[in-house]
Amino acid sequence: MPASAGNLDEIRQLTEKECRLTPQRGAILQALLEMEDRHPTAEEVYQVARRNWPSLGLATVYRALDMFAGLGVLYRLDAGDGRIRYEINDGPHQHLICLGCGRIFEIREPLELEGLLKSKYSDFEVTYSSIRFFGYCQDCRLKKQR
Amino acid sequence: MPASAGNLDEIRQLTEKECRLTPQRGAILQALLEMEDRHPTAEEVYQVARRNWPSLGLATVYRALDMFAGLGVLYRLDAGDGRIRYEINDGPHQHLICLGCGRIFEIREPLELEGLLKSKYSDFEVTYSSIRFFGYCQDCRLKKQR
DNA sequence: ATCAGTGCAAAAGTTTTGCACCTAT
DNA sequence: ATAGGTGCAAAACTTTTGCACTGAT
Repeated sequence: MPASAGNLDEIRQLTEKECRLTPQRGAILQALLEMEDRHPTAEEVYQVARRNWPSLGLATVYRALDMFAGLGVLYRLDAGDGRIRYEINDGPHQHLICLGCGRIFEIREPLELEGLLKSKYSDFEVTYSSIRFFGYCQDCRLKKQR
Repeated sequence: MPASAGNLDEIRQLTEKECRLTPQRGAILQALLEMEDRHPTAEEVYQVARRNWPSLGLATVYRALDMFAGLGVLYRLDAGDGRIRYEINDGPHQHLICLGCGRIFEIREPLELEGLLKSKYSDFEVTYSSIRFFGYCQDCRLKKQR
């Protein structure tokens, strides 16, 4: 799903309710939209966002990413490699993380897990869930066989 | 489920097949068993294991935890707080992670997710999966209401 | 004799924080 | 004037690595 201008506007509106959308934050959002399917790290967001705002500081990126995650605009994703990755929150989905090449694949399988949980563990209020499958993608499986 | 001697022996046997069970590694395993339900970080394992082997070094703990995870004796758990946590691998289960107090609750809900995946995404070979639910436990929900 | 394993210290890497400055309101 | 936001540098933290040493086989 590619980024759309409408998408960005929605996020702008959402963001402006709570805090200022400075040019720095705009550049960071745009970078995230450009890299929507790439699950970038903070450093990667920083590199891309600097193309539009060269004086940007890395600390500003971290602060903005924290803020966006707090607003629910972003999700944090941990692929197990020691760095936090970020993705635009465009609905629930799951990740396939390849232990060979590190690539992250997205799948969207409707799962009624939270409903199941709510009925069984009603004293825990689920805000969001994370489902990750670790393993080997087709490319890496072929490489292993050789 | 409390630690049992049988449990430790099983792990010892499993471990000795592949590498030496040194006193350092024994102390680390025992610490993990003592903290079985606490999902300790490497630093926490280090502190507890040092009670039984005071000269233990932190690097040794990291190396042993890596090895045990590689052998499948341990699972790594990321609770989203920037530190890797470890737990004895005693079968598939899921985690409820409280965003208020940081406590981690375990649930064991049989889910046939991997079978579902295998049928739908047959070109990705799943080694293991991680399902985490983030939210607020009952204690923290009550605190929020006040 | 060899080789895996260890402890210490240093290094590496990511993320956070302190602080002075800036900029909208 | 004030409060929020920024950039830079330093700090904090977790994890990894280099190296000399040890101890078992």
